[in-house]
Amino acid sequence: MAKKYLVTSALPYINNIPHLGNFIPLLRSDIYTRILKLQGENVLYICATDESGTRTEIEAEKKQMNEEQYCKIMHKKIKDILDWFNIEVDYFGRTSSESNHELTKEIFLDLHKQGYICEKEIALLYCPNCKRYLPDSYVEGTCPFCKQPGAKGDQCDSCSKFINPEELIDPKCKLCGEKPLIKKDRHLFLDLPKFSAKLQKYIEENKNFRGIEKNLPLAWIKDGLEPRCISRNLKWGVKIPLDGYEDKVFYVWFDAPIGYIAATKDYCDKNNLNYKDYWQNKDTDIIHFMGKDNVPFHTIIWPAELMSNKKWNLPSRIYSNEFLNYEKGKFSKSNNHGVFCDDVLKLKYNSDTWRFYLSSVLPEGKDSDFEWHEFMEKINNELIANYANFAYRIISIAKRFGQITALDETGLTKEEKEIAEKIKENIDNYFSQNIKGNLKESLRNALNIGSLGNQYFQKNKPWELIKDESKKTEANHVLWFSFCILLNTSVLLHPFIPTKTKESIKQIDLEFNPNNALKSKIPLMIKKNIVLTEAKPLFAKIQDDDIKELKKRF
RNA sequence: AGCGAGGUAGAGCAGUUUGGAGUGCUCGUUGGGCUCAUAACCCAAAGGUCGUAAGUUCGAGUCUUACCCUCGCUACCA
Repeated sequence: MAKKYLVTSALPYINNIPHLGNFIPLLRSDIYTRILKLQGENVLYICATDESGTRTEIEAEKKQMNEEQYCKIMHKKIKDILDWFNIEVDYFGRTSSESNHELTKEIFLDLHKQGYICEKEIALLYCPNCKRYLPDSYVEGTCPFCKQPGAKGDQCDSCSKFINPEELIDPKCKLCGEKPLIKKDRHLFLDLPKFSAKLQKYIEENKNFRGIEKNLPLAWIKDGLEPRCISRNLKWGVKIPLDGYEDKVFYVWFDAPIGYIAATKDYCDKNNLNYKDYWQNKDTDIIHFMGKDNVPFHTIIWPAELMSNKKWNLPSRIYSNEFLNYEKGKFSKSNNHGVFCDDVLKLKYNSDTWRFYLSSVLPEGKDSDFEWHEFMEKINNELIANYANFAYRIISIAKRFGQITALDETGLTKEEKEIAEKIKENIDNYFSQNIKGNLKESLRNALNIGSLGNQYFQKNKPWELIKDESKKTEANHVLWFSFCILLNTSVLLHPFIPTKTKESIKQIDLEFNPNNALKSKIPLMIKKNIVLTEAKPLFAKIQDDDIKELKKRF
């Protein structure tokens, strides 16, 4: 069977409207997938909302809804954001789906059968007023070390020491203020130490794991893994199929990654495909995108779950990103700091403008910042100056010239052959950087071709050629080749700015198939006569005053 | 505190695997040229203690050690 790719992005949490930082893995996986598609690869892009957890129950209760109603509304909100940004996910599922419940139970029972699940009695905080078990962070009190109030059950914000919640002075339930009790209860644990050797082998042998994706899990393994609690005292979630656990559900991080499989299954069921061709067929590469905070889950817990049964494919590649901060601070809804995705939808810039800027500051090597000033500079000085202006200036001249007859590459000049060679180099590099997860570099390669186009155009002065009747053939030649460079730039930029590149290609009445445009011979040469349709500038420049206002507002 | 990642001109990066002159890229800044365009392009220039210190070496951005700073994780936030 032919090679396939299954790409996922870390599941957005149902209780949060993603901010631009949360949005990064979604954007990276979308671009990555689109680039693979340009190469003609068979790739499926899967995502879902992660709907489990204590917070879902609490948020639903606050809104006086049941969890199902609440999650449905939030799922739609998040899906609308993805659609607005043109995140072309093949299937956007939900971890509350029937398929996820079934698969989670199946994987759990496989683990249980093989002795990978153990039981322990643990002490938990319980609020008698809310009638609810409380995660440590839902309990507040005075720090036993620094005596400051407002310390959470797991860590003090003032002195940043770790706290055993039982030692917290004057503990209060964060929801109602009542003093929580300590109750003992039996819980299920994934016996991670039993996986140590297998996990170590898996990570060490996978040549694609580098940096944090490799060193972090190896460091954890070296220090000794501990069993991880996978059950919670909640009602909403996947019920545990084991006697004595009827009142509990699985921990979010147990069922969330299984959501990748479940969403694939739901997609396949609707499209007459078999999800096992992706998840149990060794010709498929499983590829995960996520923020760096998520690496332990995807490199330790998730592979361990998949090891419940020899047939599951383990992740082939893991791409984690650092964090995008906002104007040198953290994004925070409660502090009204930063732009959230629902804000973006209301502002006047189109999705490609946002996609371009975010692509150019992707935090791939280290944390980066969203800065309004830089937003304006990148759009005006790179996107517009390099690409949109190039498109517009060729079209302006071509309009005056008339129809452009297509030529073929046998008539290329030495200069043009050299440019074609450089374009090819950039395209090769564009693909190899993408596979390495350096999408910012791929973008750079696309823009390099735009620069080559501007240089060529400048040097050959078609605006002068068209004025001279005796140089019509030469003018046609230069304009045709300029359009060829533009086409290559548009195609390479398409994964980053899908709407406007399509528009640009349409302005010169060409066909474009994003699913295999670069599968055959590169660079692309235009083989039909060029007819200009109505051509407007692709992007509007961003004004300094607008930026100042936005900086104040967010 | 422990573990992991990062620290390279004003900004953002590459270069570190396998040591060879501060090498390169994008943007910005300054001066000049050119002008079809939301202007690009060409020429020239300014701008660096490669986080700090010590060490290995004929030679260190690259290797070793210690320290400083930023971020993440530390297992019941997700």
